[in-house]
Amino acid sequence: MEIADLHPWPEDQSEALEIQYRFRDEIITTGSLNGVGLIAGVDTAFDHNTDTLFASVCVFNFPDLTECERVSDSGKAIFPYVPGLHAFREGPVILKALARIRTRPDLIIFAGHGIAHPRRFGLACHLGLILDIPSVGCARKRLTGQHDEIDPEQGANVPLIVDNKDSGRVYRTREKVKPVIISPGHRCGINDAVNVVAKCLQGYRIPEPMRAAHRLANRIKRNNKKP
DNA sequence: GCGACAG
DNA sequence: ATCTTGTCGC
Repeated sequence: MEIADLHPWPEDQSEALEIQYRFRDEIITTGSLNGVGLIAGVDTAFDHNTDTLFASVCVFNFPDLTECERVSDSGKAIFPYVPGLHAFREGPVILKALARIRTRPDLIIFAGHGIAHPRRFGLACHLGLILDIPSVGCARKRLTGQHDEIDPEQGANVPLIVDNKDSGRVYRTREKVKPVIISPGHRCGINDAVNVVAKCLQGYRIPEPMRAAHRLANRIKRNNKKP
């Protein structure tokens, strides 16, 4: 898949912030997800012994959820872990992996946040904008924002408010299991984001494409360890 | 100063 | 994210 260079990747944190402020207004949180036939799940694994990041992409047919392609790539972790600047640590290696897939997905689910972010420009927004592909952020933990308590049953969800704005949903994917946080990345609204994730559930907490990518990334990491 | 803090 | 086995609860 062809990937354009929206901007060079900084090694400096203040430059990273500038980039987020510079592109945040280009995020479109509307769009129709009708006709989505290919969904990619993306996740990474990290080996702190070699300081290496492993990124995996698993492409699934939708809505039947059969896997049709999987790719991975790796790279040294350069940028430090800074909450709110995640795209700058994982973005480069994720794009390397995405460049390897044959077919352009109609939507991508990223392990991280979209607009549920201090500057409304989380990893899902950032990479969705670079790729110009509808994207959704599905995080396992809250980064910012407030929300009410959520009922224990599967499917229960409440709005996540960031700076007085409805920015996503805290969504219970499994009964009595810690909810995930879903927010739009790019070219997608809150309802569509939630609906897509809900339709990708297969009995586990994490939507299938992302779960497959998570397991693949960890497998690649394991296979790359020195005996 | 203190607590919070995606992966 | 990762370090890590068994264990308690559904």
